[in-house]
Amino acid sequence: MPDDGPGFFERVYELTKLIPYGRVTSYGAIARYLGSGRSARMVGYAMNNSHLYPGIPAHRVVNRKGMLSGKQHFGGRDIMAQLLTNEGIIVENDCIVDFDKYFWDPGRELKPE
DNA sequence: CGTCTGACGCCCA
DNA sequence: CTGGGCGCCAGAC
Repeated sequence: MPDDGPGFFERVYELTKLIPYGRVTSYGAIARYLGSGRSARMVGYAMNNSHLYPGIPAHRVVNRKGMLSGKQHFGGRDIMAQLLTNEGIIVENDCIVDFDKYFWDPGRELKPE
């Protein structure tokens, strides 16, 4: 969008909101789609404020290993794991089983144009 | 303006 | 194979 500059965060939120139900993605994948590739940390940092935005399925975003690295920020309990399980995703030991199977690549599934 | 942090990722020992 | 450290980028203080 030719909008001035919504900010890196909003782009993360927009993309995160596009994650389909029952799918998950990684911080790095989002970062790469935004063009920063190595700023995966920023994605996680943005997620920190995601709680200020509605419709941000942050629980569908995990690290590249499929580990619920941010589950701690969901209230202190396994809320994140339960949310994923509720979507049909198997979570064991704070790790998504068959993560690759549920992986949703924004640059591939959400092809440009 | 300078400094630090941060829900990551990859390289190296 | 496992652990530790550095790098990246943008926002908050």
